[in-house]
Amino acid sequence: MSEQEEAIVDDEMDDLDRYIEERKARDPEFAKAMETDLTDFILSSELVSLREFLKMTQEDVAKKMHTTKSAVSRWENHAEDIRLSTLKKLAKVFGKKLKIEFV
Amino acid sequence: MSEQEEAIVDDEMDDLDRYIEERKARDPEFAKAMETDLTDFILSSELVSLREFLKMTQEDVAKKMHTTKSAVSRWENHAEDIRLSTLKKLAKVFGKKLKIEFV
DNA sequence: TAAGAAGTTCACAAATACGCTAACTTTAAA
DNA sequence: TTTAAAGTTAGCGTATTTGTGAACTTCTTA
Repeated sequence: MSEQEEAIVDDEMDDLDRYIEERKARDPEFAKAMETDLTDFILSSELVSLREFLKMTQEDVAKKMHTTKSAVSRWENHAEDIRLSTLKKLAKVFGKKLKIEFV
Repeated sequence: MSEQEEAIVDDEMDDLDRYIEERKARDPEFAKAMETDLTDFILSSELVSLREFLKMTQEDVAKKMHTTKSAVSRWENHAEDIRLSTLKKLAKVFGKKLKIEFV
């Protein structure tokens, strides 16, 4: 990416930031949504994405983990409270390693 | 880093790999140790490192989390099974965000 | 549209992390 | 070495996740 293109992106980000700030000011519901922790959303998305990329159903995952599809659905939809050991098992099923960082 | 320096690092990594393979072959105990999941170790280290970097005692962390130093010690020493929500609270105490990846 | 596959939600029992206290060990400073 | 601070471990009750089956909804596909 050229310096010029980067500058354009920066400008777009600034516009986005301005838009967000402006809308947060006039839209309380939006403001609240922006405050929510995105970690859960991202993790849930990643669980679903990985599974679908591997063309697996929730039941496929469930069998590999010796549990049921109900549990898999729960993890994909309520990932906010899941045990680290469970996340590790899921990673293993997907042929991945779990990486945890404080950023 | 220059290309030459990178090449040197690569050579060193190759040497390390060769050493690891050779020692794994002749030393069963070493082989087993190399197979252990490093995630727990890394997470524990990071918890301790972050706390010490911030010059906090386990009791300091405990108070901020409305719990006791016993719990903090447990997380630092038995991080293999901790709730995601607990990890998030810890991150918050350290002024960090939790990042989870499947790599 | 009909039927099966896939996914969601609920409720309950079982497993386990968490909060707490107390006793113990290790570390650090006087 | 002595003493206090810091850290570890064990045990117990509580809170929450997990395993499970069943009923339900949504999505696919013939």
